[in-house]
Order: sequence, then structure tokens, then C-alpha cells
Amino acid sequence: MEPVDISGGSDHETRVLDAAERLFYSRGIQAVGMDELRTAAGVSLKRLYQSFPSKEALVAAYLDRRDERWLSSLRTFVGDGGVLEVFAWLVQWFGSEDFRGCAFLNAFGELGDQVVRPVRRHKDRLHAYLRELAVREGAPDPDLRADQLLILVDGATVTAMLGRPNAAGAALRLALPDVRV
Amino acid sequence: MEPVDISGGSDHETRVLDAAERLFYSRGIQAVGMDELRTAAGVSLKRLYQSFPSKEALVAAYLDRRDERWLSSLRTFVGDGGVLEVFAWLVQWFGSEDFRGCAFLNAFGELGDQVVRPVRRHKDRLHAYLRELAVREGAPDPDLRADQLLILVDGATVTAMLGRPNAAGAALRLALPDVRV
DNA sequence: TAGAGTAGAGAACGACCGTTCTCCAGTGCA
DNA sequence: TGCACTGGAGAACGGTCGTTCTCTACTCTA
Repeated sequence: MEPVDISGGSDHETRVLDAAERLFYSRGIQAVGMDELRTAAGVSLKRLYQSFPSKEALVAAYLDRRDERWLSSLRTFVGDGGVLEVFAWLVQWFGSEDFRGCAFLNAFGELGDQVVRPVRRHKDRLHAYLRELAVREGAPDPDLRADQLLILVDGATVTAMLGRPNAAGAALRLALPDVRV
Repeated sequence: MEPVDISGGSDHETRVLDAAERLFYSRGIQAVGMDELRTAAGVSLKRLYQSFPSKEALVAAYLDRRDERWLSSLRTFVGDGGVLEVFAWLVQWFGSEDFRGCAFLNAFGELGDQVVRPVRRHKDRLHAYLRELAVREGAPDPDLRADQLLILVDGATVTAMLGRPNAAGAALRLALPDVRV
């Protein structure tokens, strides 16, 4: 009898998803073949296709898992804080070695409509979280405030991706003009 | 004797670049093959490769020409105006039928380092123009102001690409908080 | 009219990629 | 020990793509 898998995904799936996230994010989805992925994950091609029946399915799983982890990392960091902490989190993300912009925007640029569903889902979830923060800070129009925060987060992310330093700082000053930096 | 070509590029080149811009922008670069491009441009494969020795060269030419035209469309629209006009231009761009986000960010998401040079060049030129506007409006720190305007323009663009209406309006209110919309 | 040169259409080539298939070594059970 | 089964490694297949090559029709000149 197989050991029970509490997490819902097998060990192999986890290894595949780890490799997929690392390779897809750093080099792009189309630039990474299933064979290279198999090698990186240390899994046979047969197993790979047992876990994910197609590359498209693997890409969807990659994006869904990244959405989950990215947002929960942000939520954890911000905790009971607010907008200021969001941008502090961005600063450390932008400074991380393997930062390459937003995985979802990059995937959309590559694959277009093929991935529009997970990409929209991610941005909608981020928008909902930012709206929570807007409500928490007592914004008069939380929907507008969330729209604006999303624009600032995405704008800072793509700007930072192209090497402009201090993108998060510049965005923060738009979000909170009265904060002394 | 051939007719003299004042523009510096042959008629064929123009046709190829027109087709390239339409197809690359609407469907992505990797999704469009040289053969389909040839058909769309009504040019023989031989001629295509005489004008552009490789797809990579064609992509670079496509991005350079788009940079030129995009920026000059913006400049013309804004004229002697300022930031308000920039966002008015964005509104009509976002509303255009074939709008699909920023061609340069999409290309970078697809091809990464392969196109980083033209992408950076475009964003640098846009940044320089926004800095001009910042100086014109008497911003105390034109560099910071340009950073912020770039974040707003790019943020609004990617947000609009994913179907969020009123991205330009929300961004405008961050750029010019005192404007009554 | 004969012949040389040009350009277009598309076949051909080599490489790669997603996916499937084959073969074989290893394992657990009778 | 023999045997059915599993899983892994990687060969194979079909398709696509960027690029080059071939062949043919046409044109311009002498």
C-alpha cells in the first residue's frame, strides 16, 4: 500500500512543480522543453505525463501554485500592517537574486489567451486583497483605491524588471504621499 | 534603373514591417512563423530574407519602428499639453480594437534577454519624454516624477490589458490628485 | 530571337518539441 | 526459482519552424 499523501500531490508532482517554477519563471515557458524539465526534476517522462497530461496542464498548475504562494507570502509579510508593508515586501522581492518581473504578466505576454484564466485569477485575487487593505485603512472608495494600488504594484514590478532602481520607492510615494521615506 | 528610395527602406521592407507589427503584436512573436509572415506581407521568402537576414533581426526592426511610431503618436497628441493629455491618449489607446498591452513588455515576457536592448531603449525614451513633461510642469524632482509617471503608464497599460476598465482614469487620479474627472 | 540574369513559389533540410512507445532491469509474490 | 508487473531511460513519431535551395517563368539586352 502506498503511503497516504496528505498534501494532495505526490512527491513527484512537487518535484516537477518546483523545477517548473524555477525554469519557467527564470527563462520563460516556451524556452523550457518537457525533456529538460524532466531532467531537472529527476523524474521519468512517463511519470511526468502521468502527473500532468500535457504541458498546458503543467503550466496551469505552475501558475496556480505560484499564485497561492506569492499571495500568501505577501499576506504573511504584511500581517496586520498596511500599504506601507506591501511596498516593503516589494522592495525585498525586487532585490531578490532571481527576480524577473511578474510571472503572470510574462506568461500572458508569451502565451496570450492560452493562460488568460489563471493570469486574471491571480490579478483578481491580488485586487481583492488590496481592497481589503483599502477598507482597513478607511479609504473612502475602496474599489478605486484597490485599482490604484494594483496599478502601482504592477507598474513598479515591470519597471523594476527592466532595471530601474527604486521603483518600489517611487510607487510608494504615490500610494502614500505623506509618508516620509 | 530602380526608382530612388528616399525613405531608406524598400517598399517590400515596409510591407513586411507592417505585417510583422500587426501579427507580432496581436498574436505574439513566437506564434507567428516566417512563412505566415511572408504570406501576409505578399513577399517572397527570398526577398524577406534579403531584407531581414533572420527573424531576430526582423523582431528588432519591428520593435524599433514601433518605438518610433508609438512615441511620436503620443508626442503629437500631447503637443503643448501635459500629463493630463498623456492619460487622455492612453484612454483612447486602451479603447482601440486591437489593444493588447505594451508590445515591449510582451516581447520581453516572451523572449527575455534576447530583446532586452530594444525594450530598455523604448522605456528609456519614454522616461526621458515624461521627464520633459515633468520639467515643463515644474516638478520639484523631475527624475522622481518621471519614474512615477512611467510606473503609472506601465501599470495602467498592463492592468488595462487584463480587462480592468478605467485603468487610465485611476492612474490619472494618482498622477494629478487635484484634477476633477 | 537567343541568352543571361532575376525573382517568385514552394520544396527541402535540419533542428527541436510535445507526446507516445519500446525495451529492459528490478521487484515482489507464489 | 519462476513469473507477472512496475517503472525508468530514452528512442521514435509527427508536427512545426527558421532557413536554404531548386526550379521555372519572365524580362531585358544585344
